[in-house]
Amino acid sequence: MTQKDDFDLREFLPYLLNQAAEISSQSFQRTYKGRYGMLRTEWRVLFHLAIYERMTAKDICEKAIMHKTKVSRAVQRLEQRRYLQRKPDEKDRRHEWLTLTSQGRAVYEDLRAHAQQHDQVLMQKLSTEEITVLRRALNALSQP
Amino acid sequence: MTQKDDFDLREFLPYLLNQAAEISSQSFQRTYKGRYGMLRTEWRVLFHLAIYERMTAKDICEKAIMHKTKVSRAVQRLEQRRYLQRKPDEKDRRHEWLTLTSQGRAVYEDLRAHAQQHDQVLMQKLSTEEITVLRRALNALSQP
DNA sequence: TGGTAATAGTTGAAAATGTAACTAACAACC
DNA sequence: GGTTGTTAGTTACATTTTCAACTATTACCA
Repeated sequence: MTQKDDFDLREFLPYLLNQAAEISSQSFQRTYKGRYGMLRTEWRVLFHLAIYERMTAKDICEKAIMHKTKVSRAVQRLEQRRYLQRKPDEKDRRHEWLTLTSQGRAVYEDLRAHAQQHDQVLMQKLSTEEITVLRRALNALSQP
Repeated sequence: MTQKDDFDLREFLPYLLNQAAEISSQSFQRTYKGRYGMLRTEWRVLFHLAIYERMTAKDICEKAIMHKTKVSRAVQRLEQRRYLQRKPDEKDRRHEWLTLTSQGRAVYEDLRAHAQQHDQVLMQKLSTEEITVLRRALNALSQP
C-alpha cells in the first residue's frame, strides 16, 4: 500500500472538506442524538428557527441549503415533539410561519451550549490566525 | 426573519465545514454521477485504489475513514462494473487484496482530470495563502 | 374572467445508509 | 487439540434520503 500517483487526495478540497466535516461533526452528533434523539436535519432547522425567530420552510431551505423534503420532514418531527408551531400566513396561505415553542427554545439553549463547547475543543487544534482564515475561506466556499 | 441570537451559526465549525463540503462537492458529484452513475463512496474507493494500487477493504476503511459496510458495498458495485478485482490473500484468507482493472484505471484517470479542474475552480475563490492555511487546518481537523 | 403557469409544501416509492448480528478464517491459550 | 477470542468482511433489517409526482394556493395574462 504505497502511494504511486502524483495526485494527492489530501489536496483535493471536496475530499478534505468532507473528511473534516464528518469528523468534527461526530462529537456534536452524539450530543443531539443522545440527548434528544434528533437528526442532523432537525438540529439545523431548530437552530435556524432559534436564531431567526420566524421563518417559512422555504426560508430554511435557502439559508441552510437543504432540500425542501428534508426540511418538511424535519419540521414534522420537531412539531410532533412540540418543539415548534406552524401558523399559516393570512395573506398567502401557501406559506407557513414556523416558530419555536418554549420547549423548543429550551432544547436549543441546551444544544447551543454544547455546540459552543464542541467548537472550543475543535479550535484547540488550530491557531487563532488559522481559525480566522479558515472561517473566511469556508464562508467563501459556501457561496454557490 | 431577522437575526436575534448572539450565537452565529456561521461561526460554528461543524456547520460551516458541512456547508462548504456540501456545496463544493456538488459540481464534482454531477461529474461522477453523470458520467458513471457512481456514488460518493464509490469514487472514494476507486481513488484510493488508484493511488495506493493494492489495498484490503480494511486499509480503505482506515485511510478514507469510512465504515466497513460502506466500503463493502462500494467494492461490490465497483466489482460488478469490472472496475476492480479481488484476490484472497494466500497466507490469511480473511484478507482480500483489491486492485483496479485497466478499465477502472481509465475511469480514474478521467475522473481525476475532472477533479483537478473542479479544484482549480474552487481555489479561485481563495488566495494562495488562504489555500495553504485551509489545507493545513482541514488536515488538523481531520485527525480524530 | 378563465385558463395556464408558478410556488409552498407534502407524500410515496426507490435508493442509500446505519446498526447489529452474522460467517469464515485465524490466533492464543490452557 | 479443543475452546475461546479476534479479525475481515458480508448480510439483514430499520432508518434516512432522494426523486418524482402530487395537492393546494396564488400569480399572470390574454
